[in-house]
Amino acid sequence: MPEDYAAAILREHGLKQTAGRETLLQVLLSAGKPLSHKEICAAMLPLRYDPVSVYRSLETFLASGIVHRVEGENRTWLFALCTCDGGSHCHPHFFCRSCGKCECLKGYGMPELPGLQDSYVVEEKRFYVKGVCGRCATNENLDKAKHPEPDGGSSEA
Amino acid sequence: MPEDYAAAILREHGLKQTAGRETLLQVLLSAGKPLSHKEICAAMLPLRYDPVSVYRSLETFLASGIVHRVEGENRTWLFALCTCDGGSHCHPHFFCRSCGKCECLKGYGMPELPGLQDSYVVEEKRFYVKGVCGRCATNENLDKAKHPEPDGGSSEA
DNA sequence: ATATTAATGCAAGCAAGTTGCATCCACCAT
DNA sequence: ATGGTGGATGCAACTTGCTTGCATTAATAT
Repeated sequence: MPEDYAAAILREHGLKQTAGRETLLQVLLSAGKPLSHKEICAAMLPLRYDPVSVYRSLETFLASGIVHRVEGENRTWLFALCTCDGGSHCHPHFFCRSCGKCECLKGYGMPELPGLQDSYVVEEKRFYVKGVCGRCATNENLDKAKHPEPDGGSSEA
Repeated sequence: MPEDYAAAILREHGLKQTAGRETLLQVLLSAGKPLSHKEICAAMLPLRYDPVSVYRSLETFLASGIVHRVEGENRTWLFALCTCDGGSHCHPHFFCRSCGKCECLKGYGMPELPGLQDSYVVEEKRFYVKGVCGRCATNENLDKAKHPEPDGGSSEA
């Protein structure tokens, strides 16, 4: 992860280079997947950077098209620096209810809605999947093998 | 819309029949699409029914599988009484940025993710589209014809 | 009719996100 | 280098969607 790549992004978009913004971008870069505001703040912790400034910088990045925003789990936003096309994520996302993380399902495109485009103006598509990611599924199976339980019993509707 | 259909639903699920709950169900029934808490409260207005009770009744209905819940626009929940299968909506939704309404795109199924199911546990899929609905698109075009503007600022995805 | 248990209303609490404002500092022109 | 300027930051307060606690009310079972 090049140190000054973040700075380059800022320069490229005509934004002021500050320690906070560069660190914020580096956090998003090294995450490689959508992060919540809370996750971002935690990852920036050694640096003193006001949570409100995080919100505002993300807002600025969003307006400049540097980051994308997807809906997270509990009515939160997730932000990602990924090299998709214009206004939105171009691939589905996976939300793991076990580790709470969000993953990009690159390799899958956005589904088409044949026939709808005629009457409706489609500006953005979002497709996401909830469940248990590969890693957590493996761990859960291991746990079950060790301490078998009747039912896990957590679901949303 | 049968008057006592709401009452029947409640009886069927072993829930107490109260004026608030029956009205709430009728609101959802006649809407025929996901509504926000605010929309529901507004639609119930002649009746005095505490907004908190609306939340709680919706929660109860959710637990009983009477209603479904989908994410709305600004980190809000939308509730719908629709006759899908088990835990979640089985069709995409359309959010109009002009009138702010949500529509069910019945007739379109949920996209498959071939290959993912092997390593991941998929429990729920959500697919929704944002843009301008047919009615609003027509109105916007009419407006433009009357008061032509340089650019509407809507893009394709 | 009475008892039981769930539903309701009201007040307060919580978390994510937004706004206002004074201060600071990155960048530009000199 | 120096000074000016507008955007970035920190802090406090506010808004909003939603949740919790608790006393009261009312729907169903007996």
